[in-house]
Amino acid sequence: MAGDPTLANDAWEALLRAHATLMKQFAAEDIWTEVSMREYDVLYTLSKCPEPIRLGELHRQVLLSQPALSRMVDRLAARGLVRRAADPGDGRGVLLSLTGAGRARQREIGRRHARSVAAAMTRSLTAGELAQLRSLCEQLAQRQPAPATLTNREDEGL
Amino acid sequence: MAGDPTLANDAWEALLRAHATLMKQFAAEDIWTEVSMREYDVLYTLSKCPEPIRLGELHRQVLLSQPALSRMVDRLAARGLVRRAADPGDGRGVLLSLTGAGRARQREIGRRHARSVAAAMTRSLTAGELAQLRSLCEQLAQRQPAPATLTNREDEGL
DNA sequence: TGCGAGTAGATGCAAACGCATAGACCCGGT
DNA sequence: ACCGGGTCTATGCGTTTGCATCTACTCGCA
Repeated sequence: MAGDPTLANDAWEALLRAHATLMKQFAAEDIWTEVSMREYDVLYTLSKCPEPIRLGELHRQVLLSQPALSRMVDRLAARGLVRRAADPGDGRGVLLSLTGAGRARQREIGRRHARSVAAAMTRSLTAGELAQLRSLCEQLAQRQPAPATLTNREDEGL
Repeated sequence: MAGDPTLANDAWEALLRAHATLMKQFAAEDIWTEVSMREYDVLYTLSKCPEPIRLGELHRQVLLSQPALSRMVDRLAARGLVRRAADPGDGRGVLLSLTGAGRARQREIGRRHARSVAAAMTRSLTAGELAQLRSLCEQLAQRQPAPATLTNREDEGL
């Protein structure tokens, strides 16, 4: 194993640069007037959930602090795009889902955004390379330790 | 060409997820007490420049709005980590570089951060896969259109 | 030389963020 | 039934962000 640390760092840096470059490009599209990119991220994540999910679960999938996410959901709910419901099984929890309007918005924006994404990705990579990239990124994301909570610390010997 | 749009979007989503997952993991390291991750991004970018660069140039490499970057540089300069100098060739421009303290800080943090990065990357990918990932991401970042200014719009037929 | 269009960076201001922490609720042991 | 520790979401507060705009400077051309 071991592996070359420099190679690992170069690979991460390349991923970071690719991410930044494409994000800037997508941000420049004029489709973010009603819903910001970060808000779309939330709507998109919710759109892929067959059933309502907890705020904490959403938090695990979105790069935002828990309080920031909580307030963003507030705003989205106030705008009628997201529905908050009490979790019947857990009084602390909140179950989130898209409203009809939210789903419609997500689809509308997603359709246009997907075009830009496809254009940018296929501009530089072949189908085979895209499949490779997808596979590598999936491995990278999946084979990571679950974020440490206070209960599963025992895994680390605490 | 054409290519499968779904594949392209899946690849982008996988990259996005890998980015978010690893960013969260790195953010959890307790090395960001003096310099935030975003600030480190700026210090790191400057550290790779053999000579001072313009704010605008820095802006092209960092995922931040120009005003936000301008103010962040303010703060870093106030803390003695970055040096701002007038561009002798262009009265509007500002030339940025790391101070000795800035370079030292960057190296110190970078050394520790690089360990986490290497650990996370080699945990899920082999050396060959890392090289592939790096190559694919480099292609992705490099083969993108330069951001449209008001002068090179002619390229698009305007 | 002087003028108008264009570019680089800074600033006013409201919105959004992260950190720390509070409040509500769950759960196991007594 | 209660209590203590843990978990989930919300809120207070200072900081940072983005958008719009402003100022200062450059450049090409009359």
